Amino acid sequence: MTEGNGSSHTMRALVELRQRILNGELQGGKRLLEVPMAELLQISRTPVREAMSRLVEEGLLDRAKSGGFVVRAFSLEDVIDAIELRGVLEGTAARLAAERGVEAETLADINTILAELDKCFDKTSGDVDFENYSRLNADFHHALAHLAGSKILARELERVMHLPFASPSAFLPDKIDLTQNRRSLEFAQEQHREIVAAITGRESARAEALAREHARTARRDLEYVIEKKRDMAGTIASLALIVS
Amino acid sequence: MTEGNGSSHTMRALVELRQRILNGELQGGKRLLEVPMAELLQISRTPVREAMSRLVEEGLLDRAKSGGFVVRAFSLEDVIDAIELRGVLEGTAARLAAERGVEAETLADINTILAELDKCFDKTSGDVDFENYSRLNADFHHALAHLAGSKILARELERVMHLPFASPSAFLPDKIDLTQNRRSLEFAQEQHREIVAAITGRESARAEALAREHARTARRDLEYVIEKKRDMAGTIASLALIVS
DNA sequence: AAAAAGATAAATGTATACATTCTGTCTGGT
DNA sequence: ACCAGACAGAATGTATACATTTATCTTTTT
Repeated sequence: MTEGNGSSHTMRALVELRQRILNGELQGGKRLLEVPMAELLQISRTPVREAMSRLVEEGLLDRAKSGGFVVRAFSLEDVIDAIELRGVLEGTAARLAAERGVEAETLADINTILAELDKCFDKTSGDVDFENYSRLNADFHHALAHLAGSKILARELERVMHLPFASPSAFLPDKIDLTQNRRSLEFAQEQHREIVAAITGRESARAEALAREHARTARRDLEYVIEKKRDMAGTIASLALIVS
Repeated sequence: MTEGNGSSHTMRALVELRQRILNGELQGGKRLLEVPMAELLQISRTPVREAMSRLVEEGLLDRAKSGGFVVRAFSLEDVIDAIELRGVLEGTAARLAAERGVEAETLADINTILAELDKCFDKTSGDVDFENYSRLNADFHHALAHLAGSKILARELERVMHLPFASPSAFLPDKIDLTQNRRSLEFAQEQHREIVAAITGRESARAEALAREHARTARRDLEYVIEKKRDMAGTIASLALIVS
């Protein structure tokens, strides 16, 4: 094939399928047929199967009992539970980091992220750099996942965070209602700082409670998006794959 | 093919590979080559790849960066973390069950398991029915995983419990040192009862703490097996895949 | 001698033909 | 009318040939 490194047929199929699932184009519960998909992507069934297999690992597909693949269906309750689960796991990461201690260099890294997050709030204009905040927020949560030095915990946490609606930046408030959102984001950043402070001070119970509560931010943002922006729901990609 | 229902070539390969990994026959970090494995199992590469893909989902294999599969390596720390993680997730299941409430029928089911576990302790002979205790203990933990009614949580908990060394019955004391083990098992069963009592009484914090502490049983059993039976370590299947 | 470049072998990636199993539908019987 | 069994179609399961990439070892150059 003429295609380069990371873009094998399997990878193309993986990206295409993932996008169509996240779009809601492929609805939850719907069976995915290999032959039509292969024809659609102009490739053979082999890389299609391979891609589907990887999507099972990602949690976006299920294997059907009698063979084949089914698009996984997520209810609103599932989304809430996934956010709750992320909170529990991040709480555990924070607790273990506090109990076991964190190397100075690693602490410096996450403090650097905190400092850069601060820079997203423009003191004079009252404006917020959403682009950078979103990216740095994700960085912070990934760093937190690895802070305890537990490979097992970090892997499972990354797994849960990979679900599009359980990601820390999934329902981040956008530029609408800037005044309220700035306060909301500043509050979240304050929580970030206190989590790191608790870990630094080896206050494990406080670190766990703070991290767990911090995940409620995502749940509030989710409820905000659903309640006040029902008409704009189509613009939030992560909502497309939630079935009622 | 002449083989029946559940025993396709993929399934045979899956079982064979899983067994060899759990045996320690295929050591952690070692790359798994498709062609030799296919020849060994007398089948083509296709079902071998399929089986390996499923073992990635199970967490026993990793995908190598440049393609192919590698046997996942678990350190002793990983095992301890996996047990800790199970405790955290079971604690969450217990907490949510207490907070959200459990249907009477579901509570009756888990109480039935408790009653059957009681029957494993022979009051007169002082003997313990390890076979049934082990099975019912697993039943209890599976029931607990689903007690909160959260599909997301139950799935992740089942995932973690599926790791052979994180299973609730992984390092269950065997028939040696019967006196001490009976007390240990009776203590665990007492914890089972109190967890259910806390859930029934909607005491969510107590339920969580109890379930989390209960997982320490597995850690103690692990340390017991490692310290006092180092010479017999070969007889504990779950220890074979732990690399130093 | 060390490092870069190339060639060769070996492994995975892909396509495709064929086998098997599954699913629905149609028929025939009670 | 309803169920059982058989049949046809369609889907996944499997084998195999071939393509491409990756890894290893050699060779060449500095």
